[in-house]
Amino acid sequence: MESNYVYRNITDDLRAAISDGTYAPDELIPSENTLAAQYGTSRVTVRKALHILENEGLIRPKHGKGYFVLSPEYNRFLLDFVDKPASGSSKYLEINVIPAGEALAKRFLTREDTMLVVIRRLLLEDETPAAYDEKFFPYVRGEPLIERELEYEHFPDVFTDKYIPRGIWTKMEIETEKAPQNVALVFGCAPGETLLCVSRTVFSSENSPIGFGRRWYSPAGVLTATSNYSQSERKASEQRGG
Amino acid sequence: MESNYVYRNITDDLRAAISDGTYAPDELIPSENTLAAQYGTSRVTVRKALHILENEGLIRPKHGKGYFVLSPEYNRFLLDFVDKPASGSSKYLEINVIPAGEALAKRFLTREDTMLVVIRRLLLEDETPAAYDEKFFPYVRGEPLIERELEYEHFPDVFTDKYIPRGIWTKMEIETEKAPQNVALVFGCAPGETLLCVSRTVFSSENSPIGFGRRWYSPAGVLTATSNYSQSERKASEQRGG
DNA sequence: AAGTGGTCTAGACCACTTC
DNA sequence: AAGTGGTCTAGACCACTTT
Repeated sequence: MESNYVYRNITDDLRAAISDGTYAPDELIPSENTLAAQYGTSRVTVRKALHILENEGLIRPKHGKGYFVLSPEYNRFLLDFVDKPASGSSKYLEINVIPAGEALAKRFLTREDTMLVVIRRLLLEDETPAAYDEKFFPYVRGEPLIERELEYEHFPDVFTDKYIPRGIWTKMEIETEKAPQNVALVFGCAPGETLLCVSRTVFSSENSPIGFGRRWYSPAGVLTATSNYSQSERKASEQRGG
Repeated sequence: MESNYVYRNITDDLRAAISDGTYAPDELIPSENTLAAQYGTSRVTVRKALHILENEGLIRPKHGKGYFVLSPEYNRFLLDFVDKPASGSSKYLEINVIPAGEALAKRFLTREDTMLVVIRRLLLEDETPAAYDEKFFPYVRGEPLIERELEYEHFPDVFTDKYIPRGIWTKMEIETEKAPQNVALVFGCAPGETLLCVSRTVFSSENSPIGFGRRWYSPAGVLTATSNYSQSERKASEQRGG
């Protein structure tokens, strides 16, 4: 039960005490000095332990006061949206360069004659269509902007390898939408049938839109998400051998 | 530009260097000792800086090797699913205790005569129905299990205040479903119309199901999620004054 | 003034990896 | 053997909060 590592004992004890209500939300846990004395260790080691609990979302330090116990976060979910599914395959329907046109020009805040790359794909599970996916992004030769963001395959002509965008982020909207004719055709359902649809807008670190995608799921399609993302994070990184 | 804190300078410099490709994914950044010498500081301070970057998902240490630069995570999204919306109100349609019945008994892995609490609510935005929500969970007097999990109002008869469950987690399924009659009635649409539906199963820390909920959204309903959850986390905690 | 967390030092020993 | 990260010490000074 007892770990060889002092900090491990501290985190385990405090985690249990918080879990069983010994320290309730908004209460203070013992101070760094108290814990250091209690465990016969240095403040540095105590702080290491407390940092871990802070990252787990259990406590938060307040300068000059102490460490407060936090209430559990219940409404944050981790959604795993893979561009290219691990299981199943994908089939390209179209890769093209087109002028933006009115609707997309609005999304990208550019002119209607801006050239966009369009990629349309069919995602398959067990040989049957699972989702119809399309993406648009500005065609800028040599600028690799969103290749990695959307985890495209490699287009050596368009993208360089060295620069990997960081700070890019995506906003996702999940809603129902009536299937356009080409989508309905793929799923073998009636045009106008209501499908699960996920729209994504990719933003640069300066918050300007640099990519847009939409994905329609087959009538049987499901998206899953899990809560306790900090916990699942911790477990995942342990599995990766962090 | 220069910070008063050594660790801050290190994180800022490395973050920039990783961002501009000086250190590419799968490459090693300079070792702790190298950085300590470079910045004329102690290893402890360097480690503090590197821990921060690790938490941001930029690097990962490998014992005996060094710190590797990670590729950006693009397929993890943070979905904010609030049980009770901040804006708008909610109206209780039904609070009851019922026997589980066949379908729910299966979900909870219990007998069909197990008593369940059922809560049905209508979520309103601007006075118009936005979502129809129902939840089921075992009725156990004095056990507060999922009150907080689902952020119910307080039922002092059922729940105690002291014990706050930790380690509980929720699995969410987002799909389209045909509206049952009572739901369709609420939205003023035809029964059988396809709606956005979110099902949630709440699990105990021992991974047994302890709650189930379903929410139908009005035809205009949208769920949103954002990527770079680690970054948004960081920003959020800064805003909270962490 | 006393207690709290925030930053920082200059060492130490250990475990893992590579040569 | 040499370099790497992982754990740990016994101090120090500073900034914030409360009495």
